[in-house]
Amino acid sequence: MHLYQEQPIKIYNSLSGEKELFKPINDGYVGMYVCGPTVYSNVHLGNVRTFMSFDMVFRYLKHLGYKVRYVRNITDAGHLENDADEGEDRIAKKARLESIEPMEVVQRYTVDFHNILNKFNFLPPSIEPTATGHIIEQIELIKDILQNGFAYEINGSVYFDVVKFNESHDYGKLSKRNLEDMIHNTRELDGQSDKRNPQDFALWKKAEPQHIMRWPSPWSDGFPGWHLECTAMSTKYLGEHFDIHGGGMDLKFPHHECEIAQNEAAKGQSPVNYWMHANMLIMNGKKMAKSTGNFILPNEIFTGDNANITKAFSPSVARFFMLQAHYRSVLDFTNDGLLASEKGFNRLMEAINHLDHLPVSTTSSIDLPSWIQKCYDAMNDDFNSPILIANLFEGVKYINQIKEGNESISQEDLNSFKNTIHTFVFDVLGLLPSQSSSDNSDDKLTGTVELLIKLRQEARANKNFALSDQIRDELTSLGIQLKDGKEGTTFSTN
RNA sequence: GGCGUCUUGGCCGAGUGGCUAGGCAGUGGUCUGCAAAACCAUCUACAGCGGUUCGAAUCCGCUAGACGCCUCCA
Repeated sequence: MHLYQEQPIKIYNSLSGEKELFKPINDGYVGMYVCGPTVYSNVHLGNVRTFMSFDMVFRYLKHLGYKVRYVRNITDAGHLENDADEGEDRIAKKARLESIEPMEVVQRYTVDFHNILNKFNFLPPSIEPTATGHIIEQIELIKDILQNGFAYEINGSVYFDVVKFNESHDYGKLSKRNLEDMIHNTRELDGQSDKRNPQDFALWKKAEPQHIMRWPSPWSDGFPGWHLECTAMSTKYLGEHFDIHGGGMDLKFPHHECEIAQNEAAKGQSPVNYWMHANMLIMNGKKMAKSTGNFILPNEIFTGDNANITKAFSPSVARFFMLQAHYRSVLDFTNDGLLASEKGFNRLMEAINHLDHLPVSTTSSIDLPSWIQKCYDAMNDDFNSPILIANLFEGVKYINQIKEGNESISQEDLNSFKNTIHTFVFDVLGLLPSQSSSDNSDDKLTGTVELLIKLRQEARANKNFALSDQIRDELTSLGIQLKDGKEGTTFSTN
């Protein structure tokens, strides 16, 4: 008996526009593909939010006992800056600007990407393939599409024939667009393109002489079209038909639409059962943009070195903040929001620390099993992490009530209570426990402050409040806060 | 211009045709030598207008606004 058999989940499928009962193709196994980053600059915070959403999905599916193969690619082949069939490839551009090899650009930002994700406590995907590592597979796919008559070659480049494809298939079914509208609304190109129609997209592009990243192919020395790599890699590692495909909302069109078209054209079947799209992250109510200063790098959150925030926030606080919003909602990244989340997060962590010291009774006064099921219900309902967190705070309330003696809990219930909290907070949400003063690695500081706490206690016992307050206030101004509790005084630093 | 998503209390942010979301802040209280911290309790909602309904913040329409996509950015 697996957990997933008793916890059916519903997923909002972008394709149908409805929440659907999740049923994997192979019982007990889940194949999930998520479009990864193009590594030509530091990872975008919005990108982090998207991957965090799928990290949570991955974690929950695993928790339910599914064997999940999670594939998230790295786009390291340069692609053109626009679909109008002109412009420079972004990695090459960066390489030119910094006078380094394109692969140095790729390496630098791949490392940055992994560093940031590690700080946020992401689980590594099962496979993290690169586009440049799958050129052969992409060329084979192009051959299939050409052979099936849905692409044409011209001047060494190969384009997907959207108009022809649409005659027998439905191009636009994911993004709810129809080709007629698109054709009517397209601005005329300058006639520089080899494409038959503006809606067509490149499968293979012949490289200009100055283009550094290039590979041989039957059509020319060139490079693959952007949409193709995901089709090639998802097919290779998950098959022609798999369970879940995710990505940011902005990839729905054209990228994911094109993926569907490529799969149908090459393999004759729609590749994905459940399409999931994570919504955008905005900042202070507006789109993040470097040009307006309305922008923050993930790392700047941890250092506090950005004008948009007043202090540094730990990765777990930032993670908690993001998971307090549903993945399909637009989330506004603000200093006030972060501050609020930090306090809530700390309260949650304090309560979890108390779990180990709760008094046990012979019976429980709370209905623990139904609370546990409420936590599962939240996640089963399209991975509703905000509701889960609301339930966890209800758990916090229980913990405090038990601590105060207003509620009671049996040993058996306490064990499953602890278990459930740990599962959801650390395994599913992927939060990291905050360091309490007790396991502060800085022993010298801890010893020193504990000495001062002791001296302050003695002063208070002697009613020398001038001294005791002086110790307290001067520590406060150093960023060390004393917390008087029933079981003595603890401290925290910030 | 086209398509789509959204508009909830001081702030963030869920959800639902009739039943308290939650967090932060505020207020009252417990604790304290006084505070802080912690804990307990608690106030303020569902953009506007019209319609469907016994009943809508929840469904439908219109208006206003926001955001996204339509140039590959998640």
